[in-house]
Amino acid sequence: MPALADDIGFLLSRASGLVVRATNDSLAEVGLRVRPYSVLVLACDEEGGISQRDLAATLGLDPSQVVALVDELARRGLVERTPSPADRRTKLVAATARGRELRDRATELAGSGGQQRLGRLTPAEQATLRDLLTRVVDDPA
Amino acid sequence: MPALADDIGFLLSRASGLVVRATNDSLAEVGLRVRPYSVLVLACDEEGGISQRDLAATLGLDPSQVVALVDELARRGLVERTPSPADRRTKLVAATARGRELRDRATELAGSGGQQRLGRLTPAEQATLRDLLTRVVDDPA
DNA sequence: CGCTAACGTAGACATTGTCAATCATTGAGG
DNA sequence: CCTCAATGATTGACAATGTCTACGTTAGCG
Repeated sequence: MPALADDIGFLLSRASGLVVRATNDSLAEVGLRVRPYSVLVLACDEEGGISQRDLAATLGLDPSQVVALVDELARRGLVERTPSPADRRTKLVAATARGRELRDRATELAGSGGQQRLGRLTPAEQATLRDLLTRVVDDPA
Repeated sequence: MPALADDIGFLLSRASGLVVRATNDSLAEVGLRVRPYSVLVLACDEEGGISQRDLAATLGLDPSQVVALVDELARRGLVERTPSPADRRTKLVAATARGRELRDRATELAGSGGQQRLGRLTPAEQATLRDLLTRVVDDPA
């Protein structure tokens, strides 16, 4: 009979919870949580902006969740919604200058927060973990 | 600038979400979700029953969350709450015969559900992942 | 005995997960 | 051209989860 403490699903859930909590605590300084922070990062990375549909797909969220996240970031002036020139249904979410500034600071904070737990692993081990998780997450393609 | 897709915290969160969802789907057949299933497993594993405090600590939950989980499992006759003989504040949660039966079936289902994603890794890789996650999760001790 | 701490519980509240329904727009086929 | 099915964004509803505060009961200690 398998012990719960050896179940990879359980361990994933626990580890995720711990790291996310620590990261949320670190990000509190800039008034962000992991979720909105992730949206901001993606909005920064795509020069012309990223569609909400792509945001949802990348983050594994329901499109309806993205609406509120972008609303809040837009309200704070960190991102802007602009209609796509190619498809008027699509709205491109792009970071503002203020958004990019905050992202830099937030990325530092998030990094140190995450390392509170992940720092127990050597860089090589972290690389291994990253590779394994990437394969678990990647599209069935 | 680190890409979100390479952030271990993000990958953990995504992987956890995917595996938990798949497991929930598998467990639906027996009317359980991951959370109550975990409580049931722990109640089965400890012969004399496990205190709600220990349940909370092991699962990383707030004690107040455990109350509702145990309430529901007890309502379905899968576990029983008995006052600890040693400490009348403590209530020991133990699985009933029906609870143990269901646990066996549920463990099969949960296992196959989790492997939908984790099956992409070889058994050796899964062992590596388990070890790494265990170290991330373990007490600071 | 009198205090402080621990356990379980209740309640409040924000965040997250999941769905169904709607509106505007697009792209494809007749 | 003109339907029409499909797509992107949005809303609303509701369950599940995370987080905190407060309270009653009981232990353990000085």
